[in-house]
Amino acid sequence: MSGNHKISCLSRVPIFSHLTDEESDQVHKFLRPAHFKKGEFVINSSLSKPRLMVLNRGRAKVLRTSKDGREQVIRLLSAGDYIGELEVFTNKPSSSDVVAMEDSSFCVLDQTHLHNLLAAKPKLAVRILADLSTRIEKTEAYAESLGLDTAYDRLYSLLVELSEGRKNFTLPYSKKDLAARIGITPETLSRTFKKLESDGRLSIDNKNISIL
Amino acid sequence: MSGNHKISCLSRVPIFSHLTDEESDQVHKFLRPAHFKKGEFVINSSLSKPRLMVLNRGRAKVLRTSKDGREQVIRLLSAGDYIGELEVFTNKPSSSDVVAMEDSSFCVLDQTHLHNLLAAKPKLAVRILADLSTRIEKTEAYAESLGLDTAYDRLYSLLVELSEGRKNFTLPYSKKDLAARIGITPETLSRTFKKLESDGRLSIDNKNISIL
DNA sequence: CGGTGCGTTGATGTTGCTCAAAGGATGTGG
DNA sequence: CCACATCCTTTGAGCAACATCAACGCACCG
Repeated sequence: MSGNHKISCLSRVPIFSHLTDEESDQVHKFLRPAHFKKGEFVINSSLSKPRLMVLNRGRAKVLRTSKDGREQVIRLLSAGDYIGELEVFTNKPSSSDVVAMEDSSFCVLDQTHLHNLLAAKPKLAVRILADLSTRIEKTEAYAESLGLDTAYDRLYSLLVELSEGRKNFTLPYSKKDLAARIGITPETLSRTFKKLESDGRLSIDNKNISIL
Repeated sequence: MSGNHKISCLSRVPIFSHLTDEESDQVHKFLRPAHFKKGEFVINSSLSKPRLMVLNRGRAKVLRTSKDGREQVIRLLSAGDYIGELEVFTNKPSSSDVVAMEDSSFCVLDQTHLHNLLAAKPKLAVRILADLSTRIEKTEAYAESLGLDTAYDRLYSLLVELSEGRKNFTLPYSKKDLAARIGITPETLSRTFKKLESDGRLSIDNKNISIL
């Protein structure tokens, strides 16, 4: 049922969510699905043609690797998030890698189709402009936290963000990835969790967390 | 000569640089200049109406401040760079501050005028999309370096970037700002410069730097 | 001149990393 | 379904990188 993939992509993706029925039909024609298994690379840098890839089902991480192999998780993707904007709008390759964290499917929109859409629908461009501006703001806030906050504060902030307001929740990522997300080692993460617990800020059992 | 300001803005700004003469005339009508003295705040967060501000003459820094007053310099602006995209495309306030590092002038384009332009010129939107995508890539690379590299490597990379290929050049910023840019204290910056010198990687006399 | 902010240097403290070891979880092939 | 390998996670001990605090010279500017 590739039709289902297309419909769910359109309804999930904020940048496409305000189209009329007629416009939706038009976008439908250009979308094709792509599936990845847990642990697979989603875009292996410059090997593929420019295209926008919208995460439809699953979870993925965007990461950058240093020469000696250490990883920084730059972004955690959930349904509706997309990748490939640099390639699609500038034809330059990104130096990020994207890895599926569980079996995932994307909706793929090729560069030429996207440009046709943008020419026909100027409002769509403005939606993407808003989206990219928000991404910049978030990435700058992330850089600020890396430069100014301690590991202790960065971890607590990330947990509050992941909790989405709930008091109890389950970590949706491995602790290794959490560590790489806030720029510390797994060892330091483990110790920082203990500090937060002994400070009475949260309690943690395996991956189940309560914020106090 | 406000006319001179407008002309130089149009010619300097990459996103406006491919307009026809007729289109340039059209954009002209909407631009107005704004001047700031060294040390002045350029946008004091949410106090002003949404507008895109293109740096025309001078230099400025985009920074974020922690609760206890420490600053992270997120971006260094030179002619052609612009600010205000978040406000203009999303109507949300940015949590960055912008400070003129010397007497500077900007070309200001108000939100309504920009939106009219975008509706009339879809190609302009694509240029800005390319621009914002590049900004995201750079900001992500910056976050990576903050998370993975040592102060030593971050400083050397920044100096190579500022040198623009020249062997000898003069630091265009205070050392205090350089330190805030790479997320370290001025004391550590001073010591890291000494290390680079004793490693034979560069020589430095006040603000004159030679890369070896 | 007399401030005020910048830059350097030294001494000391803290944060987070490295290295090593071991127990748990997960997945795979037989 | 078990045995084995592999990866994740935790814990400990020692160490490196960077911050903090204090002092002082220096330039710039009123």
